[in-house]
Amino acid sequence: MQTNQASKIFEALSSDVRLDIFRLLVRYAPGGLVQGDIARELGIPSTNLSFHLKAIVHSGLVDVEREGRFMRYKANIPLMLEIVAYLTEECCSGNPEACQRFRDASPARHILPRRLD
Amino acid sequence: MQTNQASKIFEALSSDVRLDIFRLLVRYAPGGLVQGDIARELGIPSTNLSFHLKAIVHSGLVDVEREGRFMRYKANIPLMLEIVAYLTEECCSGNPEACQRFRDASPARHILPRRLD
DNA sequence: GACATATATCAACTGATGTTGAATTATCAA
DNA sequence: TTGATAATTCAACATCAGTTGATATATGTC
Repeated sequence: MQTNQASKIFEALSSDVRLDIFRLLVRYAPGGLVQGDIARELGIPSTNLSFHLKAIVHSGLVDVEREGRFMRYKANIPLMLEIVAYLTEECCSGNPEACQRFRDASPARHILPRRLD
Repeated sequence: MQTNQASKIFEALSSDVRLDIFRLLVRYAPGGLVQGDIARELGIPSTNLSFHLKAIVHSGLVDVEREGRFMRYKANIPLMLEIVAYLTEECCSGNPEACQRFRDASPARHILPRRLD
């Protein structure tokens, strides 16, 4: 992963609308959702939804495919995992005890990386 | 974590410059770095660095404290962990096998969440 | 082919972001 | 208190992002 790709991915997650969309698709992975489902679920007008979906797809975080007259969107889970790894890379370099303490103290403990590194 | 706070955090990571800064500070956690160190390490002019540091601090992802005439910046690792949890929450809801497969297939396997939830 | 539905594109506007150089403030050291 | 260094603020500019309504395209159904 390169800084430039990573920052584009974070940019895709930097609007409320797109973050809601992405998290919805994460929940519905691996099957994905059709655009109309997303619109209904989140109450976003179709014009605006098209705009934001295009942005997320462009970042690579979401994939699309046509399905008749519907467009099906699926979260790119492998890329999501990669970017988590990229962000946490070499955390507390040379001080694994400090790093372990951070994880132990987190309320999200149970879903955190085994190591951050 | 609320969508709005989360999207602001991702916005803080959505520029190359800020992402480089943050990852540098993650590496140097928990001690942090002084602004001049960051400037030297990344080659960013001081005016611009001030601008971006202010933005990251405002997001909560980084903390500052004065240290004589220096400003020391430290990555907020607990918040970083929280946002990773937020992003991956309820991944593949109702299909834990699919989720496990994603993790097993990832080249970043060793640093990924135990479960994505 | 004609119609209905799903989605995309376009134009327009508003407001925010990133960068730079010059000037300013704050702190330490002599 | 003077000078040196660290960091911030300011003004100016260029660029880009988000939203909306109107219009266009694509696909399935009759």
